[in-house]
Amino acid sequence: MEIDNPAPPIAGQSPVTLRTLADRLGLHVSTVSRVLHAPPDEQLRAASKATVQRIRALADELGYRPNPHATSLRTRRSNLVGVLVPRLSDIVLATIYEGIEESAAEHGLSTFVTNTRDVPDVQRARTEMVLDRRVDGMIFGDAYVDGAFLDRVAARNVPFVLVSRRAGAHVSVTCDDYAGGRLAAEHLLSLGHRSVAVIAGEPYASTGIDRTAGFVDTFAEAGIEVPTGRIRHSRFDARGGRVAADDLLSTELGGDRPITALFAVNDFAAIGVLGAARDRGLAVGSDLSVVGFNDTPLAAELPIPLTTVRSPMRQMGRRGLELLVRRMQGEPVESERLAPALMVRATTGGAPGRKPGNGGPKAPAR
Amino acid sequence: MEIDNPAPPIAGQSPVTLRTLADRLGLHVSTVSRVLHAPPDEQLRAASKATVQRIRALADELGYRPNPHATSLRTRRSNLVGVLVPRLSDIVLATIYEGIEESAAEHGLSTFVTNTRDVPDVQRARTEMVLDRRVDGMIFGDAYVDGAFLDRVAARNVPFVLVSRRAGAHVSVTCDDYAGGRLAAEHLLSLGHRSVAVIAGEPYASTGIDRTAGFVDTFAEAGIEVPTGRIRHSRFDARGGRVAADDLLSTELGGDRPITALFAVNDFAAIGVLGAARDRGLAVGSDLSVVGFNDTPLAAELPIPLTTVRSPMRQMGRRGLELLVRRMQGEPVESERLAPALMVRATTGGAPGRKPGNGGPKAPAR
DNA sequence: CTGAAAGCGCTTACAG
DNA sequence: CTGAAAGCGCTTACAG
Repeated sequence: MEIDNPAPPIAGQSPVTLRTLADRLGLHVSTVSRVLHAPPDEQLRAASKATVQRIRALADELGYRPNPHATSLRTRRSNLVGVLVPRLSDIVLATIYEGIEESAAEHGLSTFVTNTRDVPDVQRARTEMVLDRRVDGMIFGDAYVDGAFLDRVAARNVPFVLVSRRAGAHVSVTCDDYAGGRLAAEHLLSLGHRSVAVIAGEPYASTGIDRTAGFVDTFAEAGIEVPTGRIRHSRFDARGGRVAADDLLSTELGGDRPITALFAVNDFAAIGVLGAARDRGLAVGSDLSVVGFNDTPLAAELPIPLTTVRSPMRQMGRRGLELLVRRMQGEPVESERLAPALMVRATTGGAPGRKPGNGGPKAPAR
Repeated sequence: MEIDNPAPPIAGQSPVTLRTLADRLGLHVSTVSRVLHAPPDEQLRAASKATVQRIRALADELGYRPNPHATSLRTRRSNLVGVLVPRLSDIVLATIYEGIEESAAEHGLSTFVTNTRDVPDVQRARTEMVLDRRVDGMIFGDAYVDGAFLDRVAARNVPFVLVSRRAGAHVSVTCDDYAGGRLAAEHLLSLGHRSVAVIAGEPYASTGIDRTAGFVDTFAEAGIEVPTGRIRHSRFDARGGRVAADDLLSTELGGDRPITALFAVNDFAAIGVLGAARDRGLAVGSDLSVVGFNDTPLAAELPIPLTTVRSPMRQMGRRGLELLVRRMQGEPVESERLAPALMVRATTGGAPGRKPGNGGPKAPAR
């Protein structure tokens, strides 16, 4: 069904150029360009009122759209921003990117995004690809906390900012992850939990590192040490959470006091924890409390709604783009940390008594 | 920490042009262009062996990278593909896009993607934006089944293909959603379910329409009619699924036989169903069976692993891009439907006896 | 085997 | 108020 369609042509892809307009109007292309290019208030300086009107009328009629390649070539600005994320299929990054895109559209910028899967070689290759496209700036959502690679990017004078994860002294917009970890800890402490563990995410991501640190420090201030063996790295997805939780919940047979609460630095990992708990016959919210992070839309809709720390994902993206724009204009900008918020739901409850876990040897009171 | 860094400059963003190379080598830019542009096997025709070597050596040394804006302007090809999706924060679309991107990279194409939220005005505006960028082709993941808007795009001679959803006679790569609906129905029939309902997704999306049709037709063939009142449209997320399930599970108080199984055309909607079931004290897998669609990674990791119909999301994206490439080369291409697969897990079980549902009036045997 | 020319579509001082 | 020129960086027939 190739269509013969009387609808008005939607503009774009048209062969109408400045030359087309100029010729039809008996003007020079430079005049047309000046008029079409000037902001509305300056158009009077660009040409006579009558000329301006004629030009604009014809441009509208023919659906003139400037060729961005020609403009970019000439002006050396592409109005393009390149965005790197570990994976768009992670809803956290996808939501951050939606914020970036929204804000970019408001600034007349186009974005393009690419997945690096947190693989350094891919990060390098995609950065090259993005730079080859002559973007005006970049946003990295996949920073390794050491920042070595980003140091090299900075050396090339490409303006960029980080979102979601911080690294070295590079400008970043993150959630205040440390504060978020504290919120989770304070909540569990207030419920009487003393024997807890952390599913900490990937070791190279500041998100997991800072959330874990805030959590552990808060317990330490309450006089409770979270043993190293109870902090497990993991992938940032449900399977990663389940694997880590299986691990933590079975090694506790070794004699420690049983774990009564688990903090997962990511909602999806927390969902994996829920599965591991169920497999062991632990009732979530009573036998075992679980706290996640991010408050993804799923959290509130789970059969047992998930207690979690909300991070302003979309806002992080919006703000990251805004800082980038300021940076591209040469302004100095500083890193920002957006406030998290605790969302108490059904996966957390009072710490159970000191009964030992599911059939293991009795844990000695410490 | 602005870095003074002895690392070798990563290529890109460099001011090195063909002219730079030509001047340093005492050659004409056209010679340099020819050599750098020709495929390796044809370079002998482009210049002498020695010249070729000198050019390539210097290009490598200086990190020459062609300016894509100049190339696009001159060749009228941008090597850019524009992709429209409802929302990247839907893991289904994000995964399809990952497939598109992967395949595009293999074809030397860059993609850029934008969210339209299934809002027609936004679809139009974003299409314009993408076309203004002079893409060589487009992929739509947000088609309305009627295809009216796409007819107008087709009239402009932009090569495009659809993924995920079909529309009109436009070329698309979809899951065989009708077959997928049949798989879900056959599974439930084999378990003895006779009183079922469907959470059908948005009315404009072929995915939900076809999955529902396959399901309903299969029940009809078994002599069982699924009443219209038991087919509910919904958003494609957990909240949408919960709302629709709440609705279905409470109206059944009206006197019908109680629903023993629910088919949600999307895993996230199915998760919402799980929540609604729990709220009513229904045991999923015994009191109520639930089947989802897509087999997103979360499905297998849920506390009660979800029975669902797997759709080849990434593959759909890859294949969509491949068809687009063929289309851009002027080859005729046909729509494709990729095979779904049933994944039986724990949310489905034998139909319970004819006891009435949670406290409602007894349902008359039909 | 290599060079010279033309031109893709735009913008931007500079003249007048 | 408008025009003419130059040039952004590339590619592609065409000559020789």
